[in-house]
Amino acid sequence: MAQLRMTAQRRAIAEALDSFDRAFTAGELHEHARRSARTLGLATTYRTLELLKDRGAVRSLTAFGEALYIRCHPGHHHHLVCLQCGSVEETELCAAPPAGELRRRHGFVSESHDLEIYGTCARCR
Amino acid sequence: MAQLRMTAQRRAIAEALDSFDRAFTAGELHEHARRSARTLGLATTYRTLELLKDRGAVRSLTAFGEALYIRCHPGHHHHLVCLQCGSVEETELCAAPPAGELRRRHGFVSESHDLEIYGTCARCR
DNA sequence: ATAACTGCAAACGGTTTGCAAGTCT
DNA sequence: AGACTTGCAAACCGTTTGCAGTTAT
Repeated sequence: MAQLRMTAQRRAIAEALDSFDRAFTAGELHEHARRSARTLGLATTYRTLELLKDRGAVRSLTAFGEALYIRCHPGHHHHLVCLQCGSVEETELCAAPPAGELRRRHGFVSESHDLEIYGTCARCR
Repeated sequence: MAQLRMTAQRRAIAEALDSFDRAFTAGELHEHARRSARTLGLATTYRTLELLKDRGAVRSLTAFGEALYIRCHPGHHHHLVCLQCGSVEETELCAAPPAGELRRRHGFVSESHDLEIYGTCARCR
């Protein structure tokens, strides 16, 4: 795997990342990061998001038209996406059907799963 | 809601739909349906898929690059997607975190959720 | 020194749309 | 007759890529 380097652009993106407490698009991240790196290109933003995804620092939701990105902490977790304000919360609650049950009932060996829960967050209620 | 009409194109698409036992792209469906409706346009295929989605006859997976469509039966269910052969099976097994637990722990009121399970189907093992 | 990174602009590819012609009811 | 549908081609738009120049190590 290639050796990664720290650059002004990546610093700016990492910084911008922290300023979001909700899901964001690549464009929004780009615009925000540009405040500290004026010449930052959109392509670089996409390339960096890809790296962050590989590292598990970010996850993407593709259920809507444009891809939404979410800052992630390590470990298995799912997301509570507020349909009012777009905020995203992580939850360790996970109740995907147990592997044994899937195999018994369907002969299916599960490797991974995606669960996103949509609704209204505490603040918006 | 508009009054729908039965046309040769829609018949062809409905027919093609039945020939898939796996997830398919709009292009694949189009190509297949064209066997009985030679002049069928890709745009019409997309427009019809949209209708089918509204009716719950089809669901779409956007987790991969191109959208994949799945023939669906009514009622709440989730999908077992085989990563080897692309086949999709429905399962009524659903163990999303109970609404009460989500509200207690996160103050979150859930409206809906998406769960897709990826792995290997019985036939591919 | 040199492999990694960047910006730019063009290319890409799936999906959507406008419109004039055709078709179900 | 009149609303609904269709095919075509162009437009769309988010994302990716090629490349020549720049920068971190």
